[in-house]
Amino acid sequence: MPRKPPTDGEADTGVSRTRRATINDVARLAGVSKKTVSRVINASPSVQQATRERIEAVIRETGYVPDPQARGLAFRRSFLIGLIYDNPNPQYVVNMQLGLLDAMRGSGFELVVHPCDRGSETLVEDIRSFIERQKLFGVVLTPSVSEDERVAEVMREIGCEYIRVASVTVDAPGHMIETQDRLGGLAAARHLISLGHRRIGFISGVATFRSSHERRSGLEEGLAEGGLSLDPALVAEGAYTFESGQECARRLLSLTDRPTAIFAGNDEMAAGALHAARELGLSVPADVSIVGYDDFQIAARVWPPLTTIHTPTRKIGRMAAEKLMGREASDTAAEGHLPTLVVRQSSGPAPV
Amino acid sequence: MPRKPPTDGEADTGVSRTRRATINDVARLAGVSKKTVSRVINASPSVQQATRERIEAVIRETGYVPDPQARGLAFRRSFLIGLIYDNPNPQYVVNMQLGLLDAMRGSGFELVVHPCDRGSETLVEDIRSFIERQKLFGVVLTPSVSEDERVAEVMREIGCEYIRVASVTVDAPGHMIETQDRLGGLAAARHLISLGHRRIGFISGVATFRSSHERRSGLEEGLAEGGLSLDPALVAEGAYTFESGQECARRLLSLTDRPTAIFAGNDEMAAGALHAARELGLSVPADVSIVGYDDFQIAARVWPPLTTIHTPTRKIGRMAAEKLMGREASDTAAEGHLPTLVVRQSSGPAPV
DNA sequence: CTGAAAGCGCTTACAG
DNA sequence: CTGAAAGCGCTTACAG
Repeated sequence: MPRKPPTDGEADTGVSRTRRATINDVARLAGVSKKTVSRVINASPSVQQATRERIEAVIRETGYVPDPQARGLAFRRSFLIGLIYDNPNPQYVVNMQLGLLDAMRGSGFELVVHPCDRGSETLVEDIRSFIERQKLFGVVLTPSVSEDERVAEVMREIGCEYIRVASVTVDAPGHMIETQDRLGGLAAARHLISLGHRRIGFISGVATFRSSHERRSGLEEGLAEGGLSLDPALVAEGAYTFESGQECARRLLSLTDRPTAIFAGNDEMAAGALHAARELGLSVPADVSIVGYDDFQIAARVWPPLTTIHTPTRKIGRMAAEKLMGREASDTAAEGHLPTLVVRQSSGPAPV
Repeated sequence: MPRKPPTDGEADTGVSRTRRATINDVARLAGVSKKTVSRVINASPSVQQATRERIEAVIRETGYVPDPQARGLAFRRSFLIGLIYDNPNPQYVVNMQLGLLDAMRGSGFELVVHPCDRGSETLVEDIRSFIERQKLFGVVLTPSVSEDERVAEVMREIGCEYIRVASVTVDAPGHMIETQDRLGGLAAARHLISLGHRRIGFISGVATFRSSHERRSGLEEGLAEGGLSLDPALVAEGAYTFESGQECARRLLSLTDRPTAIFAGNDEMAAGALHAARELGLSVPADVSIVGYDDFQIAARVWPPLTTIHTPTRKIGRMAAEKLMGREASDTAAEGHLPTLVVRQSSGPAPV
């Protein structure tokens, strides 16, 4: 096969363009052993400045990129980062992926996605074999699977790096990104109280998601600040789905002494509550205010647009990946990843 | 280090549980060369039945799983499948991923996600280097990047398997899954015509997405069937976003002789149209019918719930992965992946 | 600071 | 039908 002519900007290094340069090519061209090239690749300090520069020049000329597969085989560890999740919300998943990829760009790591079913009996073994087989560099776990202690235990056992994204502290700081959902619930409560609401209902998420309890406890904290407490009669157990939100709201809004405001555990349920209010001939926010949680796209698409709690999922993903790769997260100390209130049109003054 | 006792169901094979069995262990225990074990792994026909069974038994006992990294290095090809996409809709992305993973489960392949920007000047080179570096087994391309001929050319050049998901034929059958969006547009048109509509407006998607044209041409075909044609005055150029749908609908619905029905190129724009109708004091579907496309979750969340065209994205993903892995797609011949009409409450009889 | 040897866990190419 | 040798492209462990 005839060798292709070298392309612009690439010197003819004796390495044809159809075959990618290897560490051997670089070593030969730089007049060093491949071990020394390896040292440069791995940023070892013990390489003479002049040697390093010569090697780096050859790397540039040849367009050499180390083969992650070969490197991984020798390292006994791949350059893959896994995202293990069970949250079914597409917006959450995609935002998380985008955040992880933001941080991974140019790092040489790739993202492998691994949805799982927390209810599966083989969950823990499935995850273990996935990680061992691929020798993942590390994984990011998101709620609710991030809250499973057995899974975390497996990570430690097989020595896989991991970051758990969760609403509260469930692990050492080095293994955690906390979303502090309690603060979101608190903000929702304060908002509604400031609008004069005193009968505030709550639609919870799935009990197996820690966020569900945190959002509620934030609400309770806010109510307490206002001298109120959460009336058990105004609490409905939802499941983070549209349908469950609709059913729960239907029940709450049919009460003789119905709430003037409802805080739903997420936007999906809040959207369901909007439909329930409409069915019952109630106007939002004139008759009842509704507040969601997440600030996913749906929040601004429904009518009226939802007042909700914004969670910066993409940023959280970025922080998680940075932490996993050993870079100090750009704003670990800052609070840029905490939930914040977004006021739209589904909340208003309590009816008099 | 003391060897762990063998676990239930695992014979003591001389391979400790902390170290995973390798091809050498299997070869030794089965009393054959590792080449023969390799033949069994790769389903080579030239292995004696008895030998094969002996090796398979050892594989079972040891829980041996070939190391994809080592296999990949020797094969000069990884066991990773890439999803390359630029469609920003989270629901599309996640459904596609789920479909691909459905087909990949148990296959030993893993899914690497790679969003890209079609507007980037380095798009083609970015994709090329991503694939070459990781030596991807194959990739699935979705609209609109799937419609880029330069990208497909790179796949052929570097010998990477690929499947293009697109609304029309843009490649050889072996490299395509066609979604036939024209049929969806046709179904929307027939539906509206059957309801008595004669002034039907259209909000197009982004011109760089082929689907945008196909959906329109389906609409036109349907109108022609009914002896109608698409009035240029009733066509607005949208961008597949909620905001663009809102703006376009605002304009169309403000016309003196406004349409009695609008077919929007996707659900996001249809949702925007719903908001525009509300702003103008028009009731849907009494004053104007609105039909979307995609049948993503948002379609059932807005009010009124959208009549739309359902696209089985997850199934399409499954078919794409099956085709990529060389399994004949379970229902290539069938039409289970084609768009279908879903009637909800945003469409009704034309006003008299 | 640098290198020759051995090895990571597989497969290819060649024999027999 | 089966195997010994060489190799995929890197790194580790050991020397010097």
